[in-house]
Amino acid sequence: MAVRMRDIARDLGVSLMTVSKALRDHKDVAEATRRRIQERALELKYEPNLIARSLASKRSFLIGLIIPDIMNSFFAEVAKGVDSKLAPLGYQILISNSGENAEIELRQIKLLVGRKVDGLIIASAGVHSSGPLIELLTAHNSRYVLIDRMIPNAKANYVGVKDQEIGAMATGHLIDQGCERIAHLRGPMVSTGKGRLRGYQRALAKHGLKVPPEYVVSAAHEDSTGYDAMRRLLQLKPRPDGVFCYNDAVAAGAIKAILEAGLDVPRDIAVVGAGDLHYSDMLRVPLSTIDQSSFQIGVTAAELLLKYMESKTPPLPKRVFFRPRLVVRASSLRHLSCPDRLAPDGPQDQLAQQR
Amino acid sequence: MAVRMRDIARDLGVSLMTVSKALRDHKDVAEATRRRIQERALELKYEPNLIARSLASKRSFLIGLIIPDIMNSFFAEVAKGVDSKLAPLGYQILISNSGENAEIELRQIKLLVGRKVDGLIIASAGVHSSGPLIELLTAHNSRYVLIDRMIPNAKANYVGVKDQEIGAMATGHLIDQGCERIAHLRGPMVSTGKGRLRGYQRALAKHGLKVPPEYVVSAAHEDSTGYDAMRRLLQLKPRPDGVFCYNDAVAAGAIKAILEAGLDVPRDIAVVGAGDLHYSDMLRVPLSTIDQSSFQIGVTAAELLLKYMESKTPPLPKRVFFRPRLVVRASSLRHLSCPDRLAPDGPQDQLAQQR
DNA sequence: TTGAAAGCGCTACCAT
DNA sequence: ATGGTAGCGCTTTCAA
Repeated sequence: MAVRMRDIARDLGVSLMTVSKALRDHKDVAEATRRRIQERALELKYEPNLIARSLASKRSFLIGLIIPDIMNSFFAEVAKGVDSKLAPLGYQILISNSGENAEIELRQIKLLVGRKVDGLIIASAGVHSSGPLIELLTAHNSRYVLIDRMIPNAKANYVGVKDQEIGAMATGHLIDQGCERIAHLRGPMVSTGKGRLRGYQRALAKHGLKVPPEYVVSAAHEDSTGYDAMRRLLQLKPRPDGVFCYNDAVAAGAIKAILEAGLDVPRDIAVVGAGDLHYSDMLRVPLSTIDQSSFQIGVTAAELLLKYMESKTPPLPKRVFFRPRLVVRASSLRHLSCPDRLAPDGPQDQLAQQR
Repeated sequence: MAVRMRDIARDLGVSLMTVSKALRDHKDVAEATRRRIQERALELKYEPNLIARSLASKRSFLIGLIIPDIMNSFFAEVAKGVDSKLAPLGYQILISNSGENAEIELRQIKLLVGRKVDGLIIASAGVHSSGPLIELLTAHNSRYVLIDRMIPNAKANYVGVKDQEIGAMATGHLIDQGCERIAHLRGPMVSTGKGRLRGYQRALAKHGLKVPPEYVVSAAHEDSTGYDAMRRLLQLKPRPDGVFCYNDAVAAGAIKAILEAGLDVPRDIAVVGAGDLHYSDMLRVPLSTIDQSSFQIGVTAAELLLKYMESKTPPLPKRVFFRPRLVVRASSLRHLSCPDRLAPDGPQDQLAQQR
C-alpha cells in the first residue's frame, strides 16, 4: 500500500508522533529532525491520508456547494467566487448538482453531511419541501449559508439579491422604454422565481398598466424553455411589446424565438433578462439585464461561512443583499430604433421584417 | 456529537455489527431486526460517517475531476457528462480548477490522492512539466483517465478528439468558403493548442496557401483573449479574410473585435471556432464550429474509469477519439452574404438545415 | 444469524 | 523536544 507516517518513523528511528508533528510544521520539534523527516517524506512521495486525518481531527477541509446546475453560468460564476475565497485556505469544494430536484438535493446533502464537510453553501431547489432540509442540517449541527434562493422562515445565513427589486427594475425599465404590453417569462416556483414575478406585477400596477394573465408564461432555467415559452407568447393577440425574462438564458431563448418569427428586438419586442452572464453581451442581440453580482455572491457566502465555522456558538444569522444593477444593452433600447413610440399601436401593426 | 451506529446498537440491545450490516442491507440479518434498526436510524436521523467508512473500507466513492476552468462551458459540459454517469452509482465528483497552472494542478491532485479518491479524470494544464504528475499518479497507484489534453508518451487512458483533424477541418472549411488569407488565433501550448495549430498549417499547405507568420496570434481560452488577439490581427495588411479560432470563446471575442472595427462577419472575415458550446448559435453572429462531443467525452471518460477501477490489474491503456464534426452556421457562410459568388440556392438550404 | 476482535492512518492529550 | 496512549466511527475477518 501507500507510504504511511509509520514507515517514515521506522526508517528514521523516531516515533510516529514526531513525524506527525514534523510534517505539519508543529513547533515542538527540533529543526534537524524536522528536516530529516520532511526530506524522507519527499523521497518516498508521502502524501498524508486526508481521510484518516479528517476522522481524527474532525476537520475535513471540504465545503459542500449545492446548486441546481453547474452548466448554468450563473451558478458556475458563483462557484468560481466560492472557490476563489476558499481554495487558498486549503479547502476543496464538493459541488453537487440537484438538477432543480428537491429529492436529489436532499439525498446529496445527506451524502455531504456524511462526508463531514466543514460547511455548506446551498442554492436550494426545494422551497416547498424545505422542511426536511433544514431539519437535517439542524440535526447534524451543520454550518451553512443559503445563496440565491431564500428559504422562507429559515433563520439562516443568506446571500443574494432582493428578487422583487430585480423584477421591478427590469419591468420599470421596459416601461421607461415605452413598452405598454409587457409579458413575463417566469422561472420556477422558488423564491427567485416568485420574487421576480412579484416585482414585475408591482411595477405594472404602480404604472397602472394592465396586461392579460396569459402574458405570464412559465419557463424554467435553460434557454430552451425560454424559446418554447416565447413561441407560445407570440401566438397571443395583441402581441406583447416587451418581455422580462426570469434569467439571461431564458432571455436568450426568447430572443431566438422572436427573431425566428421575423420580428425585431427591441423594436417589436424589447427584452430584459437577469443575471448578467458573461456571454450576455455577445448574444445575437446584446442583452439588457439585471446584474446580480454572481461572483461576489460566491465570495461573500464563503466569507460568511468561514466566520460561521470559526465561531464556537453560531452567531445570529445574517442576510446580505447585493444591490441589483440595471445593465442596458441593445435588446431593450427602443428609443434609438423607435423614436416615435407614442404613435398608438405603431409597432404592433408594422409588418414583420425579414432579416 | 452526531448519532453513531453504536448508539443505535445500545438502544436496541443488539451489537454494533448487526447494525452495520442491517443498514447496508447485508443479507445476514433477520428481517425483523433489520426493520427495527432501520426504523430507529430514521428516527434518529442517522447518517453514516462516510469518512470512517472510507477509512475502513478503502473506498471513498469520490472521483476527482481536474479541469482548467469550470467557467469554460466546454469543461462544464464534460463535467456534466461525468456526473451523469457517476452520480447514479453513488459517486460524488470533486472538481478541481487548475486555472491552467501546472503547479496548482499538481497540488490539487496531491490533495485528491490524499483524499483517496477512487479515480481521477484529468484535463491536464501541464503538458510540459507533466513528468511529476504521472510520477505522482503512478507512485500512488491511482486510476485515472486523461481527457481533452493528451500527455505525450503517457501510457494512459485518454478520451478526446484528434486535434489536428479539428484544425484541418476548420481551416479546410474556410478554404472551401473562398477564404485565401486565413489566420489562426492559437490556444495554449498544450496538446490541443498544438494539434489545432498543426492541423491549420497542414490544411494551408495542402491547398498551397501561404500566409505570413504574423497570421498566427496567441490567444488563450477566454473570449477576452480572443478579442485582444483579433484586434492585433486587424492591424495587419493585408487583413485576413478568415480566422480559425482555438475555441468558441476565443471566436466569440474575435467576432466582437471584428464587428467593433466596423467589419462584417462573414463577408469581410469568416470565423470558425471549436467546441460547439451550447450558446454558440446564439451569438451575435451564429458561430460555425467543430463539435467535440463534450458531454460524451465526460460520459466515456467516466465509463472507462469505472472499468479501470473495477479491474484488479490495470488493463491496457485505451484511447478513445470522437470524430470531430463541422457545424456550419452564419459566421463562415460567405456565399450567402456574397450572393454574387455562387448561386443562392445551395447555401440557403444548408442554412435552413442548421437552424 | 449474530457478534467480538482487530484494525484503517491519523491526531489530541498527556506524560516524560 | 519527544513519544505513548487512546481514540475517531466504521468495516473486515473470523468465530460462535
